[in-house]
Amino acid sequence: MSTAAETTLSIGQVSALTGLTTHTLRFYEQEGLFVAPVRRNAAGRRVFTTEEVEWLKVCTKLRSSGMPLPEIRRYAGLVLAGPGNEVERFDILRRHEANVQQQVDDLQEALTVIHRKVELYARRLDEGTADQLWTNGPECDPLPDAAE
Amino acid sequence: MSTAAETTLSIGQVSALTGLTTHTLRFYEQEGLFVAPVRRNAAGRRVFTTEEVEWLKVCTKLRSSGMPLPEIRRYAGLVLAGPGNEVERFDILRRHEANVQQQVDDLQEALTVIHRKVELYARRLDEGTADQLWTNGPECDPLPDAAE
DNA sequence: GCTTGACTTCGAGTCGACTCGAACTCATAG
DNA sequence: CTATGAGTTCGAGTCGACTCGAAGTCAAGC
Repeated sequence: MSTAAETTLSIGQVSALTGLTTHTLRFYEQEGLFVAPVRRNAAGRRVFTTEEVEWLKVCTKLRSSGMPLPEIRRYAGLVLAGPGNEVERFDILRRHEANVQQQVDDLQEALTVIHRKVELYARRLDEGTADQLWTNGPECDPLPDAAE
Repeated sequence: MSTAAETTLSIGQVSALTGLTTHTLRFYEQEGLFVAPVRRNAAGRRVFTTEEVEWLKVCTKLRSSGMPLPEIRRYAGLVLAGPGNEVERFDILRRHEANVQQQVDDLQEALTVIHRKVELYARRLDEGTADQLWTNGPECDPLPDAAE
């Protein structure tokens, strides 16, 4: 049922749409990252749908935010298993959300340190006193004991 | 001559202070990440100062924010070479700052996608309609064509 | 009929940043 | 005087996520 106009896509087209190489797409299939078995045509070639492309876009976000392949596999496996395990899926997502938030916080902290040094250099270069940097310690710019 | 009370630290103490293993500290020396040659005592053992510990703390921030070792080596080399190259150092820092900001932005975007899914699951689980998720597409929660 | 190019499978190689283990030396405490 | 434990050097191994290459298949265009 549903719309009969199910556009089918070759691996090359999916590659173009997602930015993942064909090598990577095959690798992902092999790693069990798809939420449904990848179909083949008469000639044994992979046939994808736009839904699979959407899922791959989500995957890409999960990956780029540091979710390991085994965890994505687990999530995909739950979806594949069908309704009834939504709480588990929810849990994976919430955990990952917290994880990403932590990453952002850590990066922000590093950014603060880096930004302070950038500012210091900018000021000293402007004043013409930059050559006095690092005369005694890390660029004369001790970390104010960041709360860690 | 500065303060004569220059505390000297063993590699084990530095490890405890920085959280880097002794293996890693030796590795870092070998990779040329120090801003001054690491000194040795009569017995040939490494002797560190608190300044080196401060630098290592900066290093740790650079690393955790994704600066590759070769780039840190380059920066350390400039400091080691002494005054006169502050503009180059400044450049490295500014570039890295921009890079980290980009990472934060990318993570925030992924976070948005993930958060939307978390919210969706929370709502559906609450409503008791979670079993209708993923009936047609990636969890019935199409990405609203995020500006990429 | 032949070439082209996208596809197939498989296994091996790469990369960065550690991480580990083995075999050794050395200074101090009991 | 020996045992302990921290240090030394060196080279090899690990890990995750690709990435690549080889050898072969297949459908369409000339």
